[in-house]
Amino acid sequence: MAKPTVSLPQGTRDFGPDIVRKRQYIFTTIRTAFELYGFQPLETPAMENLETLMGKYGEEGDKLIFKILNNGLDKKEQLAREEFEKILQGRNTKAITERALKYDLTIPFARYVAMNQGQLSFPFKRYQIQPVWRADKPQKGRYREFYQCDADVVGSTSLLNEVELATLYAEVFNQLGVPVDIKINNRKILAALAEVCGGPDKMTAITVAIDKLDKIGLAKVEAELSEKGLDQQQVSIIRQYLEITGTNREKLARVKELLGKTETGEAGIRELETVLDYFDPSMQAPPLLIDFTLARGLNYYTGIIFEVKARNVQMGSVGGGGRYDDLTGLFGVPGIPGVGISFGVDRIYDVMDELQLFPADVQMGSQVLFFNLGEQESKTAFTLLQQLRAGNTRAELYHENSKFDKQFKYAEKKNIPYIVIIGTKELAEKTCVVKDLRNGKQISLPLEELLNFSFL
RNA sequence: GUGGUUGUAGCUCAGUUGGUUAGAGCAUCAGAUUGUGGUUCUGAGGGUCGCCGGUUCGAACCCGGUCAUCCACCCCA
Repeated sequence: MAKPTVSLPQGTRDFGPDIVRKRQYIFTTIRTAFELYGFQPLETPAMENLETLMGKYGEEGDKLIFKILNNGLDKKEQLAREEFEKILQGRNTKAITERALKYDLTIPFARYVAMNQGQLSFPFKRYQIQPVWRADKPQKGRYREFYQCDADVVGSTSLLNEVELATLYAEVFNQLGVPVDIKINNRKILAALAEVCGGPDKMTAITVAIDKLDKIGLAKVEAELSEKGLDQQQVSIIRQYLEITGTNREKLARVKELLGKTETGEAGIRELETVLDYFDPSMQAPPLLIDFTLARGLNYYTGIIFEVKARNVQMGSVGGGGRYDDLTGLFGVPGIPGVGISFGVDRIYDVMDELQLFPADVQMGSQVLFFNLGEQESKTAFTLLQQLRAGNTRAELYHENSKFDKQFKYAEKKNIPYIVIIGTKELAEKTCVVKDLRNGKQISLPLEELLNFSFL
């Protein structure tokens, strides 16, 4: 057999039957929860106009957008050569590329809302489960094609939405049995911190630095801040901010002392209090934890922000989201605020696989296999097969009259729990043998009773 | 984008200082076994040693390049 030298683009994967089953289990759990909370489905194209995406994810984000080469460049060779100079200088030009693969689901959703605002009734709650693409260098938990599952509410400033989304996170991870911490913070508190420590223009530098706290430690964070031009007193305030520990209540009390005097700080704290107040404490796991170092990169967030981290496993966040005041403003429709969360299915899969959290029955395809033991025998089996299928039992008939050995092994490999044997003897007696492969027990049944048998 | 790791059968991996015909386990297929699988035994198939080039009488092994992989940084789901 000659070995074909085919391959897959970097960072993309095929999913075989068993993997698809496990992924579908995650998708179904999330989709069901979305529906349960009153969100409506939406799908948008794989590609968007490049200008819809550019500039929305920060400078780094722009570099990670997959751009699509225009068709027909060979017909305008001269123009293409000239315009390509711009690409070499790091600029984009419509003459070379005017479309790109979508980078996340939030911006295309904002584009959709801006285009359809007249038709939508607000608040509009939508969920979206689709792949997105990023030209990142692949590594653990990072792929170039991966699925996001987003739920967003637009057209409402009510904090009840944040509460619902936090609860949605808790519900889904609870159902999947994945141990996580749901971290929560508020961009307003970070803004207040920046106000007190060098002004709003320092906010990005500050958030970038404190975001690294658990990775590089307090000393290096302080060094980085000094380097960015903060004086001793400002660095000291940030140290006090980062050293806040304790329960959510204790943290809020401490941060109130530190930043409660500023208007934005006060508002941010009050919002956090409200959300924590509503969040059902009887839902024990997973907890909603204040994390003042949480910053989140996407620069359109303005209020409460979320991030979900899996416990006991080294993996980036498995979910993230937050409030944005004016996303559609980028598309010429101001005044529509929103808040949303996202689930990273591929990472959730990796975590569940590593911690072996998939239920065993996720793998079950067919429930029953009819053995094929001859022409007359298989005709009888086929009739019964169709009747079982009509009753919603997943069933199949072995494709040819082979030795028992082969038919058994087929069932075993496909993880089919039951087999039905109809041979010459059974045919004559109008019975069949039902065997449970999991425990090796078998019983003989009259044919007509097979339809009432529960193949579980 | 920067740095590192690994690449040998379908899978997991051996392979001596460079030396005849590149091995093992698992998996697959066939037989022992024509109505009872999982255990066991016997046998078989399966390789351009990632790819291209170089050094050498001779390369899986040394060198260069390239591609892919995994990992870290940056950033993120």
